[in-house]
Amino acid sequence: MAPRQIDLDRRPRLTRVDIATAAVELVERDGLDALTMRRLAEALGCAPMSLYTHVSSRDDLVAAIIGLLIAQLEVDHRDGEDWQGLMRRAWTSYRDLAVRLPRSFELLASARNDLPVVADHLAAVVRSLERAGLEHDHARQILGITDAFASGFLLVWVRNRDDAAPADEFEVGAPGSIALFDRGLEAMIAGLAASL
Amino acid sequence: MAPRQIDLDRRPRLTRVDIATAAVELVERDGLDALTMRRLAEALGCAPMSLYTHVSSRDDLVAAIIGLLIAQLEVDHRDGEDWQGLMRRAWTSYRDLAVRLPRSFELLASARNDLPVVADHLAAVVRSLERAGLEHDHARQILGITDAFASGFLLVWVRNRDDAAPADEFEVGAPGSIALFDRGLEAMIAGLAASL
DNA sequence: ACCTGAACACCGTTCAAGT
DNA sequence: ACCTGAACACCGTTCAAGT
Repeated sequence: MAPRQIDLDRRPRLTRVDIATAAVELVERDGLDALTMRRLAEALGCAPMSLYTHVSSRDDLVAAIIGLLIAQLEVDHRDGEDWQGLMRRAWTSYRDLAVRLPRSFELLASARNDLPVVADHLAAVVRSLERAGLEHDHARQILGITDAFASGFLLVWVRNRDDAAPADEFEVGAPGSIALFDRGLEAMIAGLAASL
Repeated sequence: MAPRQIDLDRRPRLTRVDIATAAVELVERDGLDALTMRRLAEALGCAPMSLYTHVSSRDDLVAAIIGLLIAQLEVDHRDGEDWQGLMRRAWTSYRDLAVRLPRSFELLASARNDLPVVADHLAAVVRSLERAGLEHDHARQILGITDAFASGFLLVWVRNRDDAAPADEFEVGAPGSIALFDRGLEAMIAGLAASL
């Protein structure tokens, strides 16, 4: 019993997931500029340097956040589903994430593809597309092209959303235009299917 | 003659365009992280605070850079050209800019649409699309959707280009894949034309 | 009008020290 | 193993002062 009690007491006060979760809350409330090691530590009630026990740098903190967001995406293949249906489902979950956590989403949409947590995810999507019947190279190309559209569109959308912008006449990709996402995605899928 | 000589002597040593030009050179050579007021001043051989005579803040410096880049895009309508041809030409010049100045391009592709220099440019493209025969709302939608694809694709490309990345199997949007840009753009245009 | 140095309020991160 | 305070090398920008 004594050892078990000691183990419980020795459980870290902070974990990598706690830190990433608090970081997402901070970003959604105060914006991306507020994501500093010092401010995050203050929100968690610890010293700035305590964070470095669980993340190796600010970039690693961002990687932890991105991991948290990717876990919320829907990219597994369902029996009998074609690649168009899979892409529709995957990018819809991506769009919903952007609407739900717009400010943190910017970190995900602008992450490098060679970040391990991103590379693993992309590899998983390619495997899903292969299960849906695509050849490996086709899967990669279709993922690359639809990803470009989805990330580009949603990046513009989250950056130009609300923010007291004065409803300018030429607000391409402004509030309300999220419906255009679905239209662009369908155009993309139709064009790619035709060229296959 | 005396007044003229005085006028020449009083011409500012630094101009907004000089500063933006030097900033682009600095970014292309040393990367985006190197774009600080202090380092830029050093490159220009002046004191950091001298920059503030010509740009009001670091954000304004970025706006000046974006203006320099936008001036290199080709978006005016030619007689008899349809909107597909205009979009092909406009986004090809955008792609070429990304290839020529990849690190500065990131500033342009991730700029907010309500930045005056960007908003003016988007308005000009909408007018060109109208001259090519599109209704105003169609022009805005088609610009918004193709912009999302082009910016998203090229943003990924410039971020994953060279950089000694270890040629991973799943490098979607990696070096060499710039050709996929043209394919995605054609798919986009075909899909949009069909849905018009 | 244009340029400048010193100073202020921030950063991320290293280091040595504590438990 | 986990947490911490002090310190270092940077930032953008304000201010008062120079020409």
